[in-house]
Amino acid sequence: VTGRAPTGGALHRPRVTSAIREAALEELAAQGYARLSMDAVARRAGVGKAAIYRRWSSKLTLVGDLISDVFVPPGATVAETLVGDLHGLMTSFAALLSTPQLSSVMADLASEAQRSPELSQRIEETVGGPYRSRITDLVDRAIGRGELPPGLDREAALDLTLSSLYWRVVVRRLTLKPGDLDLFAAAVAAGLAALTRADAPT
Amino acid sequence: VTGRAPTGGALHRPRVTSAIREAALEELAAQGYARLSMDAVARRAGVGKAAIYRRWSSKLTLVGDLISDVFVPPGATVAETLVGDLHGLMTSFAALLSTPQLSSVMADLASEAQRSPELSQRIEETVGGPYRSRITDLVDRAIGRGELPPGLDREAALDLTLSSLYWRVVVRRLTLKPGDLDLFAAAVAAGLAALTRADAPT
Amino acid sequence: VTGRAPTGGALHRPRVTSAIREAALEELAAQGYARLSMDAVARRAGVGKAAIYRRWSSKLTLVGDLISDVFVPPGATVAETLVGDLHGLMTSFAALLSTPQLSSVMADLASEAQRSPELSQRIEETVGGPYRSRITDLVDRAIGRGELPPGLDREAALDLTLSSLYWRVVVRRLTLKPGDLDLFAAAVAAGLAALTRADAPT
Amino acid sequence: VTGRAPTGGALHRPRVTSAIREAALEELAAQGYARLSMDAVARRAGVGKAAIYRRWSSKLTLVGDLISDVFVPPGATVAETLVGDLHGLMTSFAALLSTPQLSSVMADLASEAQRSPELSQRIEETVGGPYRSRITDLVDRAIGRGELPPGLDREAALDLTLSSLYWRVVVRRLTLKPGDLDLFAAAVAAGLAALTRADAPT
DNA sequence: TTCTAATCGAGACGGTACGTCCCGTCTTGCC
DNA sequence: GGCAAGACGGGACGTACCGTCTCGATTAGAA
Repeated sequence: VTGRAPTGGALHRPRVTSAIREAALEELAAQGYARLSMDAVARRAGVGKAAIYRRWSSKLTLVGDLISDVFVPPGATVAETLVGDLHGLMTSFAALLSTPQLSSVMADLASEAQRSPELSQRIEETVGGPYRSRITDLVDRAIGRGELPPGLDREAALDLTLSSLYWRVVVRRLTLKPGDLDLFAAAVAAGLAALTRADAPT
Repeated sequence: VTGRAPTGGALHRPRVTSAIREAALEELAAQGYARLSMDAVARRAGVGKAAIYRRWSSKLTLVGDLISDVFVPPGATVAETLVGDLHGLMTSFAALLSTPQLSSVMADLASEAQRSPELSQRIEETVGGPYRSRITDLVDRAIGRGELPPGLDREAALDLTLSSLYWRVVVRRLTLKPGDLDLFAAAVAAGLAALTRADAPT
Repeated sequence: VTGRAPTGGALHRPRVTSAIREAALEELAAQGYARLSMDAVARRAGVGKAAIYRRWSSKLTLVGDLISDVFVPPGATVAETLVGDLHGLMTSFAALLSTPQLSSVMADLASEAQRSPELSQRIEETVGGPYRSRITDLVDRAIGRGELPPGLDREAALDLTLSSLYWRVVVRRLTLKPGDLDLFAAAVAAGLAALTRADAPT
Repeated sequence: VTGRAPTGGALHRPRVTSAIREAALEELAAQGYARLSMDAVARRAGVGKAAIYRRWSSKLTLVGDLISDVFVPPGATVAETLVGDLHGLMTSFAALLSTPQLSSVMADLASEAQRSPELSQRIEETVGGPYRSRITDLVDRAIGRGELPPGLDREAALDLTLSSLYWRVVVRRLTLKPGDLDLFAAAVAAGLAALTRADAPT
């Protein structure tokens, strides 16, 4: 009306945000991605649907955000041996796969990510990237130590390292028992050592 | 009007059944499981929706059935070496992952199977079982030949053998290049050889 | 699938249609147009919302239809005098204004019709037209009998004839008492007789 | 800190009040009552929604207020003849009906007033009352002059006098042409003269 | 001048209704 | 009985307003 300076409006209220996040995580764990309903989240959080859509443009981005929230990136590789580094990284990944809210959702996410570049990129940035760079570090250090051949196929190494754990937990839906990580770490170390293309220079 | 005896009704007409199967596969490949709509399948098949539900109790069981339909079980392991057997089995699995209608649906199925014991069992019977028994065969033969230690952890072997391919294709959504199978077969063979628990008898 | 002849699909089920109509009339009378909610109609009728929208494209067309439904067109003018004809027509209009379900909705409709050509036309066809042609008949017959001057302004006659009743019932929200129709009929007859433009031929 | 008495804060700022009024009138004319959105008014006025609700308790009371604002009450009846007085009053009413911001809102208000005693009373006080007392004056003066019978039904006179104009403009949504007021004034004068109950004393 | 309290713009909030879409079932009339 | 067509009840979707509430940042009137 007058020449008053604009003072800025309201921000999203943190208590509401966290109420939604909490409710969504509970619904997600209970129903899975496909059966998760925004109405149910709103109801459980005691919140209007609009409050959710003001923060996340869709079910997908909401769930995408929950992951970053719960996810703890793997620590740096610091052991003195390849097997030690592998064991550390796999421990971190196994913890991720076993997070109660996430274990039942990993497969849902892999499924949805196929059709949502947005979600796909989100997961890549949050989860995929950090793990990939740890694997690369770990391989480089092992090559430096002479534990792995310099000609190792780095792309294949990315597929070999964590896939057995994923298969056990997500695809076969079994649990990891004590000692399994030792076993897998040893096997992956041996596998990596063999991961050189026949035609590659030694 | 006459005293004619009731003669019983018709059976499901085969042409209708196969029209539905065809249409469903096309929709599945194009839309994925989540976005596949039964109305669309019926429309594409030129069929009433009731005709579908007369044959399958839900979207899930329909799709579950399509897999058995398309799926070709892996042949017996016949090579003279562990690497040879592995290469054969992985070739078969890679073909499965690359079936145009299935590649984009694998993750959807893994996701849905979590919450549907019916679907889960179906996949287990059709896909999981055959592959598992091939892996067991292959390991046994290799142990017999002395290529693998007798104390090898068979459960872990099931996780190690095909998971790298799955990770590459389904999780990372990349393609397999020529030579990759050789690489993975060699690595998995080396990994299997290391798959013995420290406390197990040699 | 085959060359089977198309047999045509399902039609709207009459019981559902009438359940909706009934529920809508009740809601309309209770809440008025603006506060009438499609969800409430569906709930009261024991019907899915889609069943409503399959029949009517909007709240507006639904309500528009209810009017035609309830409305009974005025009978032909058959009395031997102008006052007699007027009394007959006004009786019919008074009955319309007093229909329990409609009395409280007339104003709503006048309001909505302003912004909806569709509804406007609907009301015109169903209600306005019939009344207008009765007024024209009535005026013509009175002119024939010598009760009204030939130069009478027909357009103004349309405004004069029923407006007092509308004003009493809809605008002032009062009721008609016995004898009121006699009074208004006499006054309108006298008014019509005076409805000649100064510059018109006698 | 000190025992100082509270001193009170600011009052509603006049510039804000008038900015809202202006914006609301524009929105009202453009959208009508039903489609008028408080958010839009606030936006157009460059004002927070709270500033509106601090002054008016609802959309309805805001709009009710706008009418008093725009409305100019009819002048006293001063002509020497019934037709002259009628013509004066009808001219004023015709002007009201043709006020650009109001013409399209009259029907909306009649509709809303049904369900809002608050709005109903507001309109009665501002518009209905003044017009009703002018009509009563006018009738009394005409009876005094001998132009109308003393036994005239005053209640019916209120319905007869202005209803034709309302019908033409609001119900039929047509415009008044020059000469129409002369025509209606003459007809209403004749009608009023006939507005005596048969059983009433002369 | 200083204090103080209501007002201000902005917009988030809980809630209700909108009109659309799909699921799995039901209904109709032909074959 | 099976069949094509498609209506059905139910329930979730994402959007638009309502009238209220929350946030700092102005205003002024009273001391």
